[in-house]
Amino acid sequence: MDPIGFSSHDHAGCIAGNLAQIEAHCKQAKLQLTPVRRRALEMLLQDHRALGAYDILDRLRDEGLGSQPPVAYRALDFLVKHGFAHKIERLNAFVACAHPGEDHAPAFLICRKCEMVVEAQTEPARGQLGSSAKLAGFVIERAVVEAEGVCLNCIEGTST
Amino acid sequence: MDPIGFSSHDHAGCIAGNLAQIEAHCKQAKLQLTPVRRRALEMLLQDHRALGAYDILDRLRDEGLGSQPPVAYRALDFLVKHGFAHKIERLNAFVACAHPGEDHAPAFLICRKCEMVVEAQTEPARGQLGSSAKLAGFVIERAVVEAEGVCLNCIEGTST
DNA sequence: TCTTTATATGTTATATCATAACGTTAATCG
DNA sequence: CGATTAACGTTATGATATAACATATAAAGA
Repeated sequence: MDPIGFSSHDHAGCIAGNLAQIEAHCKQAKLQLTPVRRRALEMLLQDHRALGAYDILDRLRDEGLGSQPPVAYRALDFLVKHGFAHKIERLNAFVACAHPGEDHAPAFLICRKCEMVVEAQTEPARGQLGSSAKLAGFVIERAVVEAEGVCLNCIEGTST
Repeated sequence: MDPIGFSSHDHAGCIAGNLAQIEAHCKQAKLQLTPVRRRALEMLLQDHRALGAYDILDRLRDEGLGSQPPVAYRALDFLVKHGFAHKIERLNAFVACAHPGEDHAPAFLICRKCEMVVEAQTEPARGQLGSSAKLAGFVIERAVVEAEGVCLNCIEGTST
């Protein structure tokens, strides 16, 4: 649950762990983690960055796993639908979910220098937004929360 | 400062007031509120809904104020840059700012049924997201906060 | 005022992101 | 096995956005 993405961590383990968990979940829920879907997921897990659908598509194409946009979009739709990945609206791009399986309301920290994306948590119904919504009689079903800024590594590394 | 957009209000006055305030601000800051920019702004003020750049472009074209995409995008860029409008990332569309002139961190309530958009306030640096950011050493510069759901009118009007 | 400079607009072309529609293949189940 | 559903392949197109360069207009200074 920690927003660990910007600091170094056991990345190989992080990938393998998430993948194993997702595989188990798919098996249990009878979801088909097909080769295309699995590779797309692995690409997203590979780095803590957001990849565009066409980035995914290019890599799939290199591997002979599909060459047309719908192939990538369908794989990404599957991953997003089942909570294995999230779309970053600000970037029109996708990241692997950091907490697959857990029911959660994701929020993101996006570094504008290194483009790394870290997943954090929100409670959209609380805070000022929740108050405003309640006041207006608005029922929140989903929230996009994406903070842009500069991560610790990039602050330390340079000026600006 | 109230999230009044979903309830009825003096809309003509709301438009005129915002427009007057923005005109004054432009005059004072020596910003050129040219015909194209002014009309684009008026279109956004017209309803509390998000309009796509091509919606704006179509209307500008009807009025003989420009027919190519860059015309609309440049007008919108101007409005967003100076805080007279905001982009709704989730919709790839734009709304007039509800609080022009005031320095603020906008958040939005988007009704998925009537497509109305209401501007509320956030404090991105606070709450769980702010804590996560602080913990990770991440400096938030800007935040996209967009809640989707159903507004009071649409809840009352129908089932679902 | 005239010239210079900066800002805004017009236009062409193209990049980027996303999906509709339809046919084929493959897995699942009676 | 045959029917049904889900996934994939492919073509075509729609939707969003910007690069680049030419022209026009406004602002600032001589």
